[in-house]
Amino acid sequence: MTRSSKPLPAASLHIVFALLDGELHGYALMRRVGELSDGAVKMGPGTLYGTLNRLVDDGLIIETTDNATHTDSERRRYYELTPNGRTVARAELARLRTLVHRVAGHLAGGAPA
Amino acid sequence: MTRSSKPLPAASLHIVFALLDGELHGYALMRRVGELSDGAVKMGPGTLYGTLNRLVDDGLIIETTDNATHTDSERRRYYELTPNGRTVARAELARLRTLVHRVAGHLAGGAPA
DNA sequence: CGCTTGACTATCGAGATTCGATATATCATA
DNA sequence: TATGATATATCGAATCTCGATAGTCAAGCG
Repeated sequence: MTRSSKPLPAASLHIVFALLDGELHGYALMRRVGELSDGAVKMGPGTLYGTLNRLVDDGLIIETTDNATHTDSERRRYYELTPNGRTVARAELARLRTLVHRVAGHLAGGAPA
Repeated sequence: MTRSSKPLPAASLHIVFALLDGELHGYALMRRVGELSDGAVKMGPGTLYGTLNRLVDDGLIIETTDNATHTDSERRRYYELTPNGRTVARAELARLRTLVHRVAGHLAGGAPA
């Protein structure tokens, strides 16, 4: 269904953001998501793996079968953004940026005295 | 129960942000939330009124009985942030700001070619 | 007047999303 | 060999969101 053009749910959002840097496997993703928010967001496995599958279904990420880069422990499953996923991630970033700026502006110019 | 210290759900987040400017009634809130995000976020009444009640229960907003300011049509119910609500709103803003900056940084310095 | 339209609050149920607990297996290391 | 970190996965309950629906009130209009 490719999901229309509404804001991504929180977990999806954090995952695509974390993947902007390059491919990662699930467990690393959990850590990264925490890091990106100074520990404010803690994603457990229940949220992670379900969301990961949804993102794959929606065509925003794919599992890389890129066994050249990471030959080591084959337990790991790596994911990376699709071109469309990257586009969506950037759009979401822009949306948040706008929101932050606008709200911050209201804070400043609210009630001068 | 005052809800611990996790990120606010999306709807709550947008509402407290919209209220940083001053009190508003429900219907105006719907419009404002749309404006703050350039129409990217559309909050219908189903989401709005439920969330409003939850925010009141959690002590982040209160209904103003401030009938000095708006004597007109008394159908409207105005809400404003509590001191705690304001604190939470600012904290959430800071959280998003950090996230945006950090992710934007990764975008820039990611893969030069 | 009778009708419609927009402002406004409200609720319900379905669906989507998130959480926490639990399970299982591998590997390092003490 | 026990312990703890790594790693993936699933389940059920709780939470959150959405869209439709409903009702009231006020204003505008033919």
